[in-house]
Amino acid sequence: MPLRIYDTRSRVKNFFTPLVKGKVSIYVCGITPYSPSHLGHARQAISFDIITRWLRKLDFEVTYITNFTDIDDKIIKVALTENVDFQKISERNIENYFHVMDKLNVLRADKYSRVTETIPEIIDMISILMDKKHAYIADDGVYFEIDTAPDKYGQLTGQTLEMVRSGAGGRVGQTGGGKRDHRDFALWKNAKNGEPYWPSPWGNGRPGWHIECSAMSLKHLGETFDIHGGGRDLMFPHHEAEIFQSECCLGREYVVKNWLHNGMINVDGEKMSKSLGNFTTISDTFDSIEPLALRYALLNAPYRQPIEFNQTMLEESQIHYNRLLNTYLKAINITTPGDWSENIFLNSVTERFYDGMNDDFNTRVAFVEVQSVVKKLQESVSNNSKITHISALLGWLNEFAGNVLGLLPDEDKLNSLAIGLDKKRKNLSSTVEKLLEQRQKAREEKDWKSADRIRDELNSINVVVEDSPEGPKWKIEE
RNA sequence: GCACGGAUGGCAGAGCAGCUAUGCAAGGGAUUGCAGAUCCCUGGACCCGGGUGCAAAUCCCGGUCCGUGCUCCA
Repeated sequence: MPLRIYDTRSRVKNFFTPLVKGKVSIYVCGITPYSPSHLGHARQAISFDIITRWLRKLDFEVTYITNFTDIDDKIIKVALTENVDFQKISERNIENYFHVMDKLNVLRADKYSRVTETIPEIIDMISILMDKKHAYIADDGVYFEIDTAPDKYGQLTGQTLEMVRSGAGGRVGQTGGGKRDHRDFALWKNAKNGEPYWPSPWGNGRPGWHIECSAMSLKHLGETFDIHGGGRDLMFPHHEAEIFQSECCLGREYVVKNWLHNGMINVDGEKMSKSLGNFTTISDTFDSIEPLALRYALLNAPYRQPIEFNQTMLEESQIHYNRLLNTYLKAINITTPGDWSENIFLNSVTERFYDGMNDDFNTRVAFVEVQSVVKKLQESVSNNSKITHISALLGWLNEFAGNVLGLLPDEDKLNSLAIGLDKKRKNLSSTVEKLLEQRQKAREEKDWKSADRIRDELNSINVVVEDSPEGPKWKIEE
């Protein structure tokens, strides 16, 4: 089954054909770095990481652009309370973003575009919109006039001008004092006293939120591109506004071919968000779960579904991840990853894996196959199966669990993990062997009390003893 | 209020017309002094009411409940 992708605008899964054969261009709305990244950012980054990894696996030449909104009201606000330059705030949080995303095995995008590096392009775009009479100047900035393109309304969210005109129970009219209509949105905001600014034909100020993404995608990907992504919560008004701006500015329909939106992370059934105060930062989450186990947790549901975040799901994911890694390490101790293409079992596994991933990147289906290979590997190792068989299973995991799903630590880390363990094992070896000898003696005399005491002692230096028919085995657990 | 989604076993979560999803948990068993790890087996579900079909968790209609969006938000 060839690749099918769900498009938010048409609300159906379509067979995917890129604009240019063999190439895929992707733009994903990134974060506003005014505070450390939270789990929602992880979900977004991991979702599109998987999407680009899979497209590359299918041999597409992918250009993946994302951005940082490194100037905005909230950044300014934080900077004011800390009495530092706004750049200090954004830089600090961008650093945090890269730090945690690296740990989560999120591959770097081809470009992290920044608003502060795109000001001229943004001004150009607003100028064109002014020339085409889609925008007007008000006391506090420049606004896009929604009534100049009513037919473009509601392409993503199915709403009409009338629906939104009535507003959301009186919650409108609080922002953008100079608007003629509350549905209009800011393209350029005039700077108030003490705020950072850039000069423009309409005075000193900064870009509005929506225009930046139109300008950045145009700058890096051109007038039309394959995929535009982001969180579900950006559909309205952010992405609707982008459709207005880009299409009106460029005078063309369908600047974006496919709109993809990842689902939210929920806590107690409600969306995790900063305004509700129910968010957890990624760094904090690392206290209770390993980064790659968290990655596992966030890929355990297809990218469009909401994910309920709680302690149980963290624990379960940690268990799954441990099984994968431990089995992998156990096997790699015996042999190296090898060719799997001749293996019948792995061929059918691979087919189901492809079908799952090709069905709108269904990682949950892919996980089932990973689990079955892990199980098979476990079985093969304990049955002393043929080395070529173990090697094939390892090779498959290396490619699909590792390269495609990003669930395995990179080779260097695996090696250092193995070497580190090896070193520790050597250092501890004589002590452990001596104690185990004593314990065996105690066991033969049925002196369970002493035997268990020695086992506890070993546990206290992170050595886990497992009795087996061939005698006791031990391993180091961190 | 309006728009868009969703409702599957104790929990997580696929499937979206016919074939055991899967994992965790539970129960039983193998192994075991105990523990751990591993393996085998078992039970258990498709929100409610209609309809269409030989056949519906899966399609249609009508409810109910939940989430998201309508303000900044991944």
